[in-house]
Amino acid sequence: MSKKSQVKTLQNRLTKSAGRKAVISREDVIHAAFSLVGPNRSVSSLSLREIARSAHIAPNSFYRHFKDMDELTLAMIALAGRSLNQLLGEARRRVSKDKSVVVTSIEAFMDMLESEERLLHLLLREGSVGSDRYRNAVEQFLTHFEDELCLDLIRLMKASNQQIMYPHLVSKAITRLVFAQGGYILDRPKKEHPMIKEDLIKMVRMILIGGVAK
Amino acid sequence: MSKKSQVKTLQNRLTKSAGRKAVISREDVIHAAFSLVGPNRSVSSLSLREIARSAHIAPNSFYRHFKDMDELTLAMIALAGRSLNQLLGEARRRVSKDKSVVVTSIEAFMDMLESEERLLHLLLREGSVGSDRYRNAVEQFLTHFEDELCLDLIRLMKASNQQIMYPHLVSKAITRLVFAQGGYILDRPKKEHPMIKEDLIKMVRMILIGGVAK
DNA sequence: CACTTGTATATACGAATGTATATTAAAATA
DNA sequence: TATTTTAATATACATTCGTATATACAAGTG
Repeated sequence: MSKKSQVKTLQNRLTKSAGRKAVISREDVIHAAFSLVGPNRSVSSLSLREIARSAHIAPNSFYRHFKDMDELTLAMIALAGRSLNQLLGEARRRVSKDKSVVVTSIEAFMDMLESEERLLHLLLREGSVGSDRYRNAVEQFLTHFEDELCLDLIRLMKASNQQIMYPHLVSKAITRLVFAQGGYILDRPKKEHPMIKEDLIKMVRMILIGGVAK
Repeated sequence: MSKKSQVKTLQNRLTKSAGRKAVISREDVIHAAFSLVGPNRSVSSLSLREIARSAHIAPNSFYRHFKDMDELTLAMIALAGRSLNQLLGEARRRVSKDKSVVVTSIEAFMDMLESEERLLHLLLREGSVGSDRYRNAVEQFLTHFEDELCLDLIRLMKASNQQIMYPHLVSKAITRLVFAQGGYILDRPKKEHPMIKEDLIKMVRMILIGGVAK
């Protein structure tokens, strides 16, 4: 089969003759899986058949795209991670004079918590259960964010002629705290979010102050 | 049935005529369930039959002690919470002049991470997946520890004539960070633990310094 | 001792799951 | 258009699960 034929055409999307599905994409399955996770459903509790039902495909069609559930789960993490990465990257570029990188990032993060709840669920709440590969993947994303923040901090401190003792510990503390609170927020009603956000910013400021002190 | 007959006698424990089990206690089932959880098995993935097998009882005997899996899970959390509570209480009483409450508590916590891995697994890593009641119970324990720490902090600050701006935020930040790292440590080899512990103490000190500054 | 009561087991059933195999339709190619 | 190749479905099977019902043993009571 040629490369071209792999592309899903408009015709493919719309054709559905005799109860037979046109081409199914990997992404369709991934999104079907995401649509099932929520506060009370963890990805590790999803069954292959359940996902197939949600994607409107036959159970066996699943195997055309993923070796098993674990492979799907990793793809989901990758997607969520990429989204968060992109979001934080944009936030970083958007930093103004009156708002620090940290505050801007936290605000962006909180926005995403509200708009892309399901995506973040995986990273924030399910990073500690599941297969080794799964947990490893989540952990890898966490340390990635830590590293980025660490670089930011060093740059900022240099610019303002301040000293920071353990930049990697400061960024680790901030990252872990923000992510932990992020997982917590997913359970709270939205009207509490502004308050939680304020508190979170205060807590992060403490860490920063404590980190650069003396 | 009288109260007395409920007590498990020595005879009960040892008698096992005709393949028939003597009296089974709630605790036996709880421990059987704990023996199944680990880095790769979350409590929410355990089946009733699996636990029954592990406890060497018939599947239906489970119902004599628990309405369903959810009720067992709550009992497990309660047990883990009580253990951790007791441990931290002892640590607090053991505070000396040269070691602060915080350091003593963290050290006690780390010790428990090594000796009672399975107990802590529930509280540290599975607090964000599962039923509403389940997550609520875990969250309740977390805030309990926060509150205790908050009181400690206020007392300490008064004693040393220092000011602390947001004691409840300081204790929240510390608690959440320590618990997050606790969940992380469960995946790391023991030889890394001392290093991680040192880092954790440094991070907590930052929060404290940032919290009392000015 | 007989008798009642409580507790564990045995058996069974329907539902759901992962996956193997065979089939069939659509798309690509010639 | 005829043929091949690819991707979806249909059917089927062995497991496992939660739990309903019925049964058997042990302990408590008289």
